[in-house]
Amino acid sequence: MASIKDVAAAAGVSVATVSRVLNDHPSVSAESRTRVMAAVAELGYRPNAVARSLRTDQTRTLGLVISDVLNPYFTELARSVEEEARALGYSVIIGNADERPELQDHHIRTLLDRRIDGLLVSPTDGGTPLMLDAVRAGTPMVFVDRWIPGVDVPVVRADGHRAVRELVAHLHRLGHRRLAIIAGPAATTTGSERVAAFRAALAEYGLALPDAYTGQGDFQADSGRRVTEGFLDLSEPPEVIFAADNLMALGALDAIRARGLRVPDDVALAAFDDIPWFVHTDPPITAIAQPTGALGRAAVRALVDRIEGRTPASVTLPARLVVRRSCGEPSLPSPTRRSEP
Amino acid sequence: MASIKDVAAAAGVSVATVSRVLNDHPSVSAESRTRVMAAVAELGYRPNAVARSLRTDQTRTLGLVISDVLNPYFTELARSVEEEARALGYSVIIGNADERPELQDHHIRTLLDRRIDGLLVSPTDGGTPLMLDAVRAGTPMVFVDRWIPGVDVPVVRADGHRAVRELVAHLHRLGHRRLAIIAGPAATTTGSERVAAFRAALAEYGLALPDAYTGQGDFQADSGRRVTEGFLDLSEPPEVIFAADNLMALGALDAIRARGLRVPDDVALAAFDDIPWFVHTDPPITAIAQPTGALGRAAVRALVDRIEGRTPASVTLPARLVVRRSCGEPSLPSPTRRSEP
DNA sequence: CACGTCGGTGTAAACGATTCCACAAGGAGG
DNA sequence: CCTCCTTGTGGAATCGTTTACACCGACGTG
Repeated sequence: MASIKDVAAAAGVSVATVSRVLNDHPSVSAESRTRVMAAVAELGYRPNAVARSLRTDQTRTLGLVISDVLNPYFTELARSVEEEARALGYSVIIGNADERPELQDHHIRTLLDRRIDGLLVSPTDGGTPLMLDAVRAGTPMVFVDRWIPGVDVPVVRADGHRAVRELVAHLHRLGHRRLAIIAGPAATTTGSERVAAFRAALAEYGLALPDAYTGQGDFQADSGRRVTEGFLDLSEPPEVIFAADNLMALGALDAIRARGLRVPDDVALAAFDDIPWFVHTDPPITAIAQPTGALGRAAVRALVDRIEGRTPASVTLPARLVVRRSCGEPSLPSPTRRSEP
Repeated sequence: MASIKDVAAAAGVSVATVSRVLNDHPSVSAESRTRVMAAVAELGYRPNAVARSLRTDQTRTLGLVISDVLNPYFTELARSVEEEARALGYSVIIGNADERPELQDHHIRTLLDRRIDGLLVSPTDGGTPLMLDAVRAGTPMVFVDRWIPGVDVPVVRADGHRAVRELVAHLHRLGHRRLAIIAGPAATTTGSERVAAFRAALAEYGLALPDAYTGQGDFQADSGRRVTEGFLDLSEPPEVIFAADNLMALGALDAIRARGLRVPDDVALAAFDDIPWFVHTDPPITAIAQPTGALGRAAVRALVDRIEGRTPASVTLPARLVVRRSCGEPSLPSPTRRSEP
């Protein structure tokens, strides 16, 4: 593969001049510039990013460590992250942690070894020593979706409190009183926050959230299935099951279907995270939608700010309720309530 | 960040010795080894992969350029690719082409600039000059899922012929005679092959595939919607719509639903690519399932073979039919036909 | 006419690793 | 006792860039 030396030789100039042309440095004559460009084109020369990174100490690459690529929410997040990064002249390397802290560490380690310029993380757990070390060492980092309390890193996330309250109002209006939740891992903020928001909203209606109605899931479909089976085995099963993410909702749907029960007639179902498929499930599923694209873009901008020396602030965007038929009411054109006719 | 020099100084040895310890070269005394290890631990030293790559001319990184990350099929493929690569000691950088040739080129270019060791591509089109150049220049490459005829690169893919024949048999048995297909872009092999297989299977039953019943899609949901509307506007609309991928099936479902028609009573629907959500759509969708995980793993093995000097062969794995309710028959325990009672 | 100034250029030193080569010390064998 | 290996080690070159520094001619100005 042709190197800068070959180009210099072909153009009859020094490597310094070639480099200057390539980085369009002002002081280089039009004459040299055209000669170099011609040589570049002729040799099909492309600068070696590895060598450049070594010299400049920057890779123009961002690392993104997410909890689960198979989760459509994270896929969409990854996509918007890549788009915004590309617009800003950065590449993105994605690491899939699969909700396993040791895999998350593996990716953080290799990303750090590659000297990525900054790291976007949606932590799987409460923060491994490795991650904490990276923060302490000054690696530009931004948390997205989930975060770790007490760690001084900007967070870009959606706030579901309001939407959860609307959801509970919607459910209450439909006459549901026994509401259960399939929670995410307590070690993740999204895991615990969603339960807290749900519990708080229930309290406003004088409803309790008994232990029997809070199942422990892990954001994967299987756990949704398992927890739902537990709920259905109860002597007094819940009227509504709220899954804290879309995959657990899928599992819940599986379990409900396997018992020959119907949604929403026998059990109502709602989910956190909205995805295109929820329109087409039987029945369409009421969900809380996060502004995923905006989240990804904001996270990248915050990280790039940090990398380029500015000091980004945390960003919180509101999630919103999307009412469909899985809780009992016929779908409305918008989640806004209309006055009774 | 600590470099090998710092470690050498701390351990009181030369950088050469440190390097030897790190790459566990045989001739280094136990004494030096322990001293170096201690220094490494104390400084929290991690080798700079950029510098190492520059020197050794290998990055232990694979590039994966896929057509659309939001397509669950490719997401799953990407996941299995990363897993197998990791097992073999490689990292993966994913580029999302979004079915756009220029974006595909962008990713190939940056991947090449980074001097990745090999490239896994699912080409969006018939092959841009850039990609062809890369092949000619000897970049280790393997095509996965889609490929480019006439280019000498190993291909890892699924063969759907048999499954498509089974699908047509299934449809014929249910009494359907007017079958339509939403094709993928003709420039992609999967786009044209699936139509060809469908047409051939129809011919076996003495059925034709008129032009009006072959709609041109682009593997994205919107095109499925558009083509389906066209089909439904026909004076004699098809009884079955077969979508060449899962996203177009989603679009088709949208369009059918928007007209107030029901599946399978008014129109039957089938799709290429099976995904977890197809179990839960209304109705569950009959699909042709690819061995996605096996495909990803085989592709990585082929590419690594090529990188490490061996000469891999192409791999073709069979796809299989998964019968559900979207074509009219109640779901069977298995796609195997049982003899009439 | 001498003297800065300035645009354009080349030489060479980094960046952080790997690895070839030389060399010293010590033991084996003549 | 001298030579020859073997083992462990360090010096230095190298990978492909960027960039500080020096230099050189031309030009405008006093």
